[in-house]
Amino acid sequence: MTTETSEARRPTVAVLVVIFTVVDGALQVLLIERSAPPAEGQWAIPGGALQHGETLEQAAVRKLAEETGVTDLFLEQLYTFGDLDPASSDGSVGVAWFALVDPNRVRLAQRTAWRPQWWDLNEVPPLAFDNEEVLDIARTRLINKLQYTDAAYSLLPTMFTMRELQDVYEAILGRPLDKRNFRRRLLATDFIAPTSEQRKEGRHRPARLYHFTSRS
Amino acid sequence: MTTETSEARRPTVAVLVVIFTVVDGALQVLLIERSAPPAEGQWAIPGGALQHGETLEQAAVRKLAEETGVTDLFLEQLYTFGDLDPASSDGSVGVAWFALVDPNRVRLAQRTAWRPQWWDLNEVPPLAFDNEEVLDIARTRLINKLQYTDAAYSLLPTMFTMRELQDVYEAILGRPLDKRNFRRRLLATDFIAPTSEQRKEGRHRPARLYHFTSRS
DNA sequence: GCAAAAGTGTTCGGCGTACACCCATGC
DNA sequence: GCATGGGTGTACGCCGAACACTTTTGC
Repeated sequence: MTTETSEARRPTVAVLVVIFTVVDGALQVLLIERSAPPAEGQWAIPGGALQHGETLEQAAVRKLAEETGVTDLFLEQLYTFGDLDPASSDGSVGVAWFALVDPNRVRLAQRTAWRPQWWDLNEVPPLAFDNEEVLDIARTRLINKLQYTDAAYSLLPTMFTMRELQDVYEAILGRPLDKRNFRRRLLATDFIAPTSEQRKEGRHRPARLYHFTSRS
Repeated sequence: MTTETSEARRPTVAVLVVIFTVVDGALQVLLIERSAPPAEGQWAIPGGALQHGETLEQAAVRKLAEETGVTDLFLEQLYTFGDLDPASSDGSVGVAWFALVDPNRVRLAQRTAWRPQWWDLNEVPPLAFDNEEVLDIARTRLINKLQYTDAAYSLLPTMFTMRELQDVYEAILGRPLDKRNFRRRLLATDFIAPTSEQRKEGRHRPARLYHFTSRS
């Protein structure tokens, strides 16, 4: 760093983690209820101050694990906000990340205070600070990532049907997709490949199972 | 911010500004020579600590103005690095930005120490800290931005010829482009529009001048 | 009239999109 | 045998890429 100037400021640095999941065809985000000032009683994106010796990414991974019990999933830096808490006199810098988790692997932290809870993205309550903006940026980024990466691997179990995959895409994009076009496009990417297994359920033809090639 | 945890760290927060320009068909980046520890004598991306009461963006704007005298140009946040200066005991957080400037509007700071200087992107010297990584990310982002935004407005005077615009694109993308396809594609975007003016130079047909519609 | 850069159209392949029917199974 | 979701093929429009000649000017 090129610290040419004196008069440096020592703001607090925190990470925020926007955690998305898709359940029953609905895109959801994990929020916590603040049970201490500032913004007591309001809902907010989970986050916390950097601890000693931690890198930014380590802090984000830790936060994600604390809230969901999940590790080793899609996690990417989003944006850094310099003015999330205007009340803070010496300023605060919030490094926002976003993560995608498979709802089946999640065990939410069972706290009474700061109780974490999933919210449908279309029904989020008013949020503390400028967390709405953070959420908007995260959602936009998620939509873009989905188009040209295999980010969805992180929202599904290792094996899944085409229908399950399409449900995830439709939930995130917020619109229905054509089944035939979807299959063709996804198979053309090499993100996924068919397995030799099938899943039978209900009185209809069994569905072939696929897996992400980036995993095993 | 959701400061749930104690043991908070107070790292220094700095901004880095990767300043690009295109001169004579070459993509160049502004570097400064560090004349004080840490990393004395090495070249680095210009930056400095956040000053009191400043937002991150204000600090980036200030840095850009200090180094180039230029304001009101393309400036966008890039990425935040948590470990740029491993020597720093309490950690340091560097918020990197990238900027595009028109070489004709620039007046480089005339310092003897920290003397700023343009470097061809293919000939940058070894850099302090992990600044090579920052530069790589900035270059990748620049290439992407160019594809679907009018970011190039910031690298050219208000009026310019198609050839000048194409030179900028070729310098950034690092490959030659087809003149006819380039004109068609750019005019289709609505980023630029023809003016009624021409520029004569040399013994050949005069070139029509264009301008970015986002400016004036 | 010639050198030099500006300006202009067409063809082709790939990709996203729209769209409807047969298949395998359980009951 | 029928209800239920799984699975498949074709046609079209758009866009990016390849490619060569004419126009306008200064000397």
